[in-house]
Amino acid sequence: MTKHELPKAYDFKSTEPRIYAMWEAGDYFKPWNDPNKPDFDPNVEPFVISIPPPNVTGELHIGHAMFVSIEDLMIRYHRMKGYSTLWVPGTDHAGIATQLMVERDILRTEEVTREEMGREKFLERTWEWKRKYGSMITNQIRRLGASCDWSRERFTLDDGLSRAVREAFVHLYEKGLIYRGPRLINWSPGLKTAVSDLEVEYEEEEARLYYFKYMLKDLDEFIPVATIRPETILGDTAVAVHPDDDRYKKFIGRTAIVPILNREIPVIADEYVSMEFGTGALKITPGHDPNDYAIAHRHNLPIISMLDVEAKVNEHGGKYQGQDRFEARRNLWADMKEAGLVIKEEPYRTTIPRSQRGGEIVEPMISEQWFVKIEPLAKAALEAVKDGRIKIVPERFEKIYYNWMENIKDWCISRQLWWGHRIPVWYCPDGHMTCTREDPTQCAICGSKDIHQDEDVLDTWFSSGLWPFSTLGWPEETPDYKYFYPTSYMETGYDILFFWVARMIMSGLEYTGKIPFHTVYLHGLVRDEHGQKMSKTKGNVIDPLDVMDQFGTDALRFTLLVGSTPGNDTNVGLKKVEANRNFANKLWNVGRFLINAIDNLGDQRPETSPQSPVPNYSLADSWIWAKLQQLIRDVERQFQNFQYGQAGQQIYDFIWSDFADWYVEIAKLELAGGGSRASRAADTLARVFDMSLRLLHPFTPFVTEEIWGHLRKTLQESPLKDICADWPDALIVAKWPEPRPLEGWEADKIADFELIQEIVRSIRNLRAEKNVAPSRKIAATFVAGVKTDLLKEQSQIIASLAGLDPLQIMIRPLLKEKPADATALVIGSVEIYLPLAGMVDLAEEKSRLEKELKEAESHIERLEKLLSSDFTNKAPAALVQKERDKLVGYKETAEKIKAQLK
RNA sequence: GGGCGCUUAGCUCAGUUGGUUAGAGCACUUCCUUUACACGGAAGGGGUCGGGGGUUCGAGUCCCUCAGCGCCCA
Repeated sequence: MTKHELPKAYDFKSTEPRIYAMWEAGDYFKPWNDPNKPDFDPNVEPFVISIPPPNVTGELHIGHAMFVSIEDLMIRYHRMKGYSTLWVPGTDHAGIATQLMVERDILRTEEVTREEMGREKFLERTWEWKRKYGSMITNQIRRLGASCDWSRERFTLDDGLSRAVREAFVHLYEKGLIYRGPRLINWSPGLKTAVSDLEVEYEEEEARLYYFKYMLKDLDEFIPVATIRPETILGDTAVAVHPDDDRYKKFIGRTAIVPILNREIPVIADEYVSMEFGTGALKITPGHDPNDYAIAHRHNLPIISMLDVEAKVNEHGGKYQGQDRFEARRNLWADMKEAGLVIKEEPYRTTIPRSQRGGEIVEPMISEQWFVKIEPLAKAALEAVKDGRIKIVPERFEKIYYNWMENIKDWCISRQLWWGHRIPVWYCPDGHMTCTREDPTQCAICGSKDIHQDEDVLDTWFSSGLWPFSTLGWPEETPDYKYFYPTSYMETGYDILFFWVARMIMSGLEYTGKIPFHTVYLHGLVRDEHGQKMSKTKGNVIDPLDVMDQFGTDALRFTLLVGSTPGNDTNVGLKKVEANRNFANKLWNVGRFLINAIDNLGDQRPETSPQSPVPNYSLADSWIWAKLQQLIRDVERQFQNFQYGQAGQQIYDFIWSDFADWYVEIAKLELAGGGSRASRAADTLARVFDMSLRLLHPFTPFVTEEIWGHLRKTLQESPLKDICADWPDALIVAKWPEPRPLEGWEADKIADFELIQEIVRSIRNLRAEKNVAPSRKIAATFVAGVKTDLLKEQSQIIASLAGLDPLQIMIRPLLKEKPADATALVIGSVEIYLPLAGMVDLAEEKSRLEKELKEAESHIERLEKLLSSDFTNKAPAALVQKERDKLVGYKETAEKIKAQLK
C-alpha cells in the first residue's frame, strides 16, 4: 500500500463541491489586486468580465452552461496569466417573465389577479418570490465551477443599480434624448404592455386574404381591396391607389364608404401602392399598421384607434364594440357578406408578427409611450466598432451590427408592467412633467404639490444596458469603477447582439464616455445532437443539471468548449459528454499512476553531471518535452485567436496520445529500472503532467485541481520536492505555462522518436496480422545503417513496446545475408527481420512487400513529378527540402524492399 | 428583397496567414483483463472535402457560379 493511493475511478460527485468550497474559502475568485485594499497597485492590468445576467427566477439551461463555461475559461486563463481578474456575477429582474410567474402563482394560490391585489402588495409578493427563488440560478452557476467574485454579486433592482437607472434616465431626459408621446407601437394584448421592435418575431404562416368592395359615394362602383385583417376596416381612414393606375385613376379624390359603419373616407393617390400586388388598391388603417401610419402622415389623414388594451374593439367600432379582434373579424365579415360587399377569400401565406414572449399576435397600436432618441447614441456606438476600439469576434458580426445601427429606430422603453424600474417622471394636474434624480415633492414648473408618478416601468434591457458599469458602482466614482471599468471582454450569445450588446455600447459611451469593453465574443446556440433547436415540445432538451449528475461538470464543460467555434451553433449529445467523462477519468488515472510512481521512488535524485545541473535526459524525455513546448505555443496562439475549442482539442490529444500512450508507457520501463533512471523519468512525468494540468485547468477545473493537489502533496513528501517548491496552494492560481523559444535540438529529437514510434507500430501491426499472441515475445534483427546507435540506445524501449524478447534482439549497421525464414519490414533506411518460425508464408510475404513497394514507388513518382515542376522555384526552400528528403526516404525504402524481393 | 452561415468518414464535428498521403469522438471489425485506467489498451476498415468553373508550382482552405439547408434584417 502506497502513501497516497487514490480510488480507481474519478469520483466527480464528491470532488466537485469540495473543490468549489475550497476555492471560495481561499478567496481565489477575488481579484488579487483590489482597489478597496491598502496594498492596491493601480498599475496592474485588470481583466474583467461582467456576466450576462440571467433571469433572477430562471432555471439553468444549456445556454447558461455554455456562457458560464466560456467565460470561466477566459477568466481562469487570465487569472493564471497574472492579471488581476474580476468576473462580476449577478441577475436581472426580467420584468415580464418574473411578473408573469408571480401573476400565475397568485392566481393559483389566492385566485386573485394582480389588479385585484394592487400594485404595492403585488410588488411585495414579487420581492418575496425573488428572495425565495433568486439564489437557485446562482447556485446552479456555482455548480458549473464559475469562478466569479460572489462578494460583488449584483441585481438590476438593487439600490445601487436602481440609482444608475435613475441617473441614466434623468441624463437622457435633461439632454432631450428621451421623449413621451403617442406613436404606433407593438402592443401585446395578452401582456397588456408595449414591447419594442426587437421583441416581435415575424414568421411566415398560413393566413387568409379577404377581398371585398369599397363602395364609392354617389357612384354605383367600387374599388376592390384585399386585407388579411378585415376587422381593421373599422379603423380605415382612406383607400389608396397608385396615381398612375388606369383602373382607379378616375376615383382619386372621390369618397369611399367604410362597410357597415358607413363612415366616409377619401380615395387618395400614393406611389407606395403597388399596382401589381393584390387588387392594386390599399385600405389605409393608420392606427393599426406601420406602413399605413406613414401614408397617413403624408396625407394628413385622421388616425383611428379601434382596439383597446386587450385588443377588443372599442367605441370606434360601432356595433362590434366589446368584441375580441378575431370575433369582430368573423362577425364583420359575415355582415359584409350579407350586405353583398364580399368578393372572395383565399388562403394566403404571409408574415405574422408574434410576441417573442407569449407567442400571441402582436397588434400595432397607437399608444402613449416613452422613447429614446436613438440616433445620436447609435452614431457613437457605430463609430466605436468601426474605428476598432471595440472588436467583435467573430468579425462577421460587425457587419450585422453596422447594418442594425445604421437603420435603428427610436427605442420604446416604457412597459405597462409593475415589476421594474418605475419611470422617474411626475405629473401635476396641469400635465407638467418633473424628472429629477431625487423623488420630487412638487411640480418643478408650477410648484403644485399634487403630483403623481408615471405608472409605467422601464424595459428590463434599459437597466441591463448599464450592466458593465452599474455593477461596478456607477454613477459613483467608486474604486471598483475607476479600476475595473472599462471591462475587458463581453461574452454572450449572438442572439442578443442587438438586445443587449448594442445597447450596452450605446449606454456605455453615452453615460460613461467610455467603451464598456474592448472585445465582444459571441457564441452560438446550443442545439441537440442532430442540430435541432431544443424545445420542451420536441422533448429534446438537455438539462445541464442532469448531465452534470451523470457525467460531471468537467465533462459537460469540456464538451461545450471543445465542440464549439465562435459564433456558430453547436450540437451537443450525451455521447460526447460521455466521451469527455472518459477523458476526465483518463486524466485521473494518469495522475494515479504518477503519484504511485513518485511514492515508490527511492530517495535517489535525478543524476546530474558536474558540467550541467540538468539531468541526463533520455530521447523520450526530450521528445515529450519538445512536444509539450509545441503544445504550449499552439495553445497560446489559439487563445489569442479565441480558438478555444481547437486549444482544448490539442491539449486532449497531447495528454492522451502523446503523454499517456507513449511517454507513460516508456516511463514504466525506466521506473522499473530504479535508481537515477527512475527518478529522472519521474521528474519528467511530474513536470510535464503539471504543465498539462495547468493548460487544461480552464477547461476542466475540478478534476485538474483535484489531481494537481494530490500530485503536489505527493511531490512534497518525495525526493523530487524541489519541483513543486514554487507551486502555489492551488492550481487555480498556478502560473500559466509560457511558451519559450526553440533551442534548436527539438526537431531532431522528435524525428528520432518518431522513427522509434514507427518501428514499434509496424512490428505491432505485423504481430496483429499474423495473430502473434500478445504474450509471446519474439526475436528481431535490425539492420539500421546510420540509425544503428539510435536503435541500440532505444532497444529496450522498442522491445518493451513491441513485445520483443530483449535477449534476442540484434542490431547491426549492415548484414551480409538476410536471416532465413523471417518476415521483413522496411522503415525508411531501417530493415527489421522477425523470424517467425513456421509462420512465414513466402508467397504472402512477397505480395505484402510488393504492395509496400508499389506504395513507395507511387510516392516516388509523385514526388519526382513535384520536384521537377515549378514547385522547386516557387515554393519556400524549406518546404522543397522537406519534399526532397521525403523522396530520398521513399527511394531508400524502395531499394530495401527490392533487395528483399530478390 | 438584402445580408450571413453551413454543406468534410455511417453519425456529430475540427481543420484562421493555401503547403506531408485530410483529422477527432461515437459507431464498426479483430485481438487483449499486461501491476494507471475496460470510463481501458493494441491493430484495422471507412471520406477526395455539396456540383461546376477559375486563380496558383500547389486549393477542404482564395475567387466566381449553381444547388440544398439554416439564420438575421426589411
